[in-house]
Amino acid sequence: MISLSSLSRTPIYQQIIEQILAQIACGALVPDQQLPGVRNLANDLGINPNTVVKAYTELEMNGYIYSLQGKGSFVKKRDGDNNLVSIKLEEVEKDLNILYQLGIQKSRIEEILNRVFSGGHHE
Amino acid sequence: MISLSSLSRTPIYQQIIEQILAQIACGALVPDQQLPGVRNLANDLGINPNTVVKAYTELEMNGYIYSLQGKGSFVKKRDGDNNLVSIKLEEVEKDLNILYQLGIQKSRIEEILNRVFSGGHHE
DNA sequence: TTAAATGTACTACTATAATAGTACAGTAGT
DNA sequence: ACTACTGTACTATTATAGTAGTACATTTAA
Repeated sequence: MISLSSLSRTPIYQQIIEQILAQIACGALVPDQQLPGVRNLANDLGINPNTVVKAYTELEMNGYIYSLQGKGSFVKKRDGDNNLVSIKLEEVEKDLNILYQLGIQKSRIEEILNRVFSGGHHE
Repeated sequence: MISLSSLSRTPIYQQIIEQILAQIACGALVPDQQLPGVRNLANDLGINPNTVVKAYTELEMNGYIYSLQGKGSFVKKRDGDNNLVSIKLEEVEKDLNILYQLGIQKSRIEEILNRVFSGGHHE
């Protein structure tokens, strides 16, 4: 369900976050569906439970899941923008500003934008 | 010429890089112009020379400046894409993919793009 | 009440990033 | 040759991020 790449230098907890986000986005995980327990997932991945906790905590702070002590962690219903969207938008804007300062052509960005947003499996 | 914000949690050497890049981009620094020496700049900013070295080294690796031992560091003529541009383009593409996965509307990005690239003081 | 699941909290270890200290080496002018 | 400037190289210190260890608290079902 979730697989780690030890070759990658992106942190374990980040890899978990990204994969869960992807599964929520593509519908593999639906609202109120229970996520694997922190110990189960940690055992499956051969890591420390607290690393999973870190991933879950961040997902919760960003409004993607909710956790109930003693019960488990579950997928949350989306309600408009959440923190992650805001953060990523800010990141993109910051990078675009730098690229603009570096004198890159606007069309270069538009090409990327069109390519990414024609992936097809949305709307 | 360069000012640091100790409030900001972006590293000192990064702040130096960004400000020099900005000055190159806006024409305040022109090709073959000499940059302040590592010790001078370090003294002005009240930091360690090696922190300036780190900034200069990274700028050199990315093709923005060149350094000659005993002579100084100088602004380099641009020749198409360099590492920084490539890196930032990759970062943007990665973030855009995430935003796409999060279900954001393409128009939201286009708004940002238009705003950033209408800053005016370029072309 | 007991047991087994769950999430939580706190501490500790480790690796890496950021900065600083000090010594070295090349260049230019005197 | 000497001096004063330049960048360079290497080591040391410090802060922070990432991960792990261990104990705690809640829920649910037997």
